[in-house]
Amino acid sequence: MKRDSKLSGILHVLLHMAEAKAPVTSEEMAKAMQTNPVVVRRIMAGLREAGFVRSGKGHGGGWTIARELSAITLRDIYVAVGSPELFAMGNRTESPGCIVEQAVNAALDGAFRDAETLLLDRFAEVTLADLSADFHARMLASGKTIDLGTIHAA
Amino acid sequence: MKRDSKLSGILHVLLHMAEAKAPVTSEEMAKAMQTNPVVVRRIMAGLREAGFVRSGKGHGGGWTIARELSAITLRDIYVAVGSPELFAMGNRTESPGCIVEQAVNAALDGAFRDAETLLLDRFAEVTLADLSADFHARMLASGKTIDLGTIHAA
DNA sequence: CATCATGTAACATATGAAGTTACATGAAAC
DNA sequence: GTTTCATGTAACTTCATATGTTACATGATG
Repeated sequence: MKRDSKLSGILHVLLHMAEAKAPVTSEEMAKAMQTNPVVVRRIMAGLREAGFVRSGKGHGGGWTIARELSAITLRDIYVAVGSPELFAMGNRTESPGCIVEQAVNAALDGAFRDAETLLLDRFAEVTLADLSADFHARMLASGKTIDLGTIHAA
Repeated sequence: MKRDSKLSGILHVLLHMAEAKAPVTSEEMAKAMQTNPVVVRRIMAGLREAGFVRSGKGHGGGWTIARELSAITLRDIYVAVGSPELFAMGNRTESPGCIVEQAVNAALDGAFRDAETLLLDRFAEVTLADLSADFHARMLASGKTIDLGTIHAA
């Protein structure tokens, strides 16, 4: 299965936006993430609807973060991008007539449900401000500075 | 992403094998699971190598379980089928040069690692005997009996 | 009103799980 | 011993879907 990287990608972009003073365009973000502007807009659309970012058209347009970083958790973002499937495995048949398969599904479902709860709880504990702080700590430790345009230069 | 159903499928088949007195052929299993005999053999191969099942060729051949059901955990089976990827999401880039992305990956990786541990621990707690007992309880509750050939009749 | 940027539909590509075909190997029945 | 049945496995096809791309409409700024 191909793994979904929406969450990873959008977090990356959001932290870069947090560093920027001015709005960041889809094109700049796309270059940074080595992907396509449309892909960026597609992912950002969910965040805009949820009110976490704003977009502006025309000259000087682009994307800006609409809330305090400390008021946005990873879980918020996960939900805003559509709560994508977390697990790569599932039941062969969701509503099996076979009683054997029902027993199998029940056992697996229980474990996966608990894991999902754990994961979402963990996501809820981490804010963008936390990630930003971690990033700044890493930057200090490495002695490097960062800039969207240069670090991701094409 | 298409979800992997090897684990679910193989558990189903194993429990049916546990009910059968004689060896079960790949073809019978495939019919029961509405799939192809080769797919079944492919999955079972891992279990055979791990020593959980035996296969026999020719007349009267087929598959049998080689151990006590209580000595086989879901985790054993998960590992035997190749420890398939558990999660449907991953990092956009595994070894990013960008420090921002490193911070993002670190946060996500931590959560996913914990969820994986939880999941595998849960798998390790459940044996095939447990699943079989659950199945028998369900069968009693429903008043139905079960038979590989009839319940899954083509 | 020319330019820039988003919004979005429609289509293309790539990846990987699952399904299929084909044939070799080996065991049991006769 | 040869026919039949079943596994073993490589090679190929199909299918789902995440991601990438093209094309064009909409609206804002200078």
